[in-house]
Amino acid sequence: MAKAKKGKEAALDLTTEEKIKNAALKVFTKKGFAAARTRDISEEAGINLALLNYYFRSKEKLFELVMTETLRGFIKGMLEILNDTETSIEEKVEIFVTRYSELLMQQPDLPLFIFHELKMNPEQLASKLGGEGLFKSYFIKQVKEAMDNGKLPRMHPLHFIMNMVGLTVFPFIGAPLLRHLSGVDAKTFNGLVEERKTLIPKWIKMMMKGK
Amino acid sequence: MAKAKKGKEAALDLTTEEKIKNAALKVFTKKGFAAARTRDISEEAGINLALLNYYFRSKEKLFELVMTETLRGFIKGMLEILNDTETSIEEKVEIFVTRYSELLMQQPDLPLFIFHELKMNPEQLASKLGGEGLFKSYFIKQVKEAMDNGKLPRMHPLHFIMNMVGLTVFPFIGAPLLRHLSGVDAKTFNGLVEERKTLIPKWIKMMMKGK
DNA sequence: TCAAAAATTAATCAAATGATTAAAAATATT
DNA sequence: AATATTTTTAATCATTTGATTAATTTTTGA
Repeated sequence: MAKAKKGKEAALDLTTEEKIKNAALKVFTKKGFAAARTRDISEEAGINLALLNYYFRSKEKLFELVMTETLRGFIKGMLEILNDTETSIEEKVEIFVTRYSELLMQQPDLPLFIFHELKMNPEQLASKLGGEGLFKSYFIKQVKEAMDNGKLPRMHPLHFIMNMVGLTVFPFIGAPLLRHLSGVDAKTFNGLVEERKTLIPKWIKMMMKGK
Repeated sequence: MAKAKKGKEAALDLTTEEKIKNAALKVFTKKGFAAARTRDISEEAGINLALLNYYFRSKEKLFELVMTETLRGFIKGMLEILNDTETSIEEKVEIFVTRYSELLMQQPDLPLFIFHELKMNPEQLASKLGGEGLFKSYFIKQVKEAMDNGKLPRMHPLHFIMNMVGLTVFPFIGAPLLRHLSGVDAKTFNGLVEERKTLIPKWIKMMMKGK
């Protein structure tokens, strides 16, 4: 049986399987499923092309695996924030915005990748995803309660989610166009994203004040 | 020389060239450049595959053309709104949000298509795009002036654009995920987007009230 | 140490796909 | 009507690319 090298030098000494998966995520994220060639992935991983199929059977299988793991991680991280019974709505927004802003500054093309592939294959990926729990999260309870108490204007909670996620994520999705139209350089753009970590929570608070 | 059929039955009696371009936009939009096959396009257009190359030389050329036209139209529409000297900031936001919400309800996968392809090929497409004028638009002048007068909190105008566009467009980009996570059906989802036509302008107004 | 199992490689295959070609059909020109 | 030009088609080509195979190397376990 294939034996994983023990985690001595965790970052450097990876299993072939792990090297392939890492490379796959990188290449898929950069090029999208359709444009990514298995040869790109094997090259990025520094392994022979045949090994990819040896370990994962096919490009599709590998993609599905990587994609599912990525999405699961994404949703899990979100649920961790939203299901925290110790934090208020405002705090959850703050935590979400800062955490995901920082994540996305590391991996700026993750959102576009996820949404694009999700569009290409909605049902298949959605099926093996779970995460329907998000709308049974403690956060949603808090929002509904706040609405009952007149603290928030009554509206579909999805609006709240769309606003929070949209304001945070959209700059990364629209970056090429936004930067081209506005003429700002990468450094300035990053500065703006940085600013938004504190701005978005304030904005959301304001939006949700009035009815 | 190729002769365009005169525009008698404009919608039905299209030039072969036009049929191909329409089909191309449809297929590219649905599948993305990489996954779109020239055979898909020729089939969608109801013409022989060879005609595609006869008229447009290559898949790349056809794509570039269709993409450039689409983007130009998009930007042009935006500039029309933003350069109107007769409308206030608030009115511009209203007009933008309603107009583009309606457009996107007709062509929901346009944004994801545009942003994805723009990411794949930022410089090439950006180059033949123009549209840098957006940040010299009358709208930007208005925003800066409002900031000078303390009517708006001082911040980079790009924040304003990102918020307006993001709040409007993100639901369409995130639809598959958002719908899966929230469990709302397509009808409800459309209802929410409809609501947002009036909500977003209000939200923006609120966001921009505070300092 | 040695044989079995697992991992890796180079070479090759087969299907998909963008593009071309040569012939046929349709249209325009005189 | 006759001919030239343009448009369209079917057939084919050449390349790309995901996948397989058979041989080789490495690792494991007795």
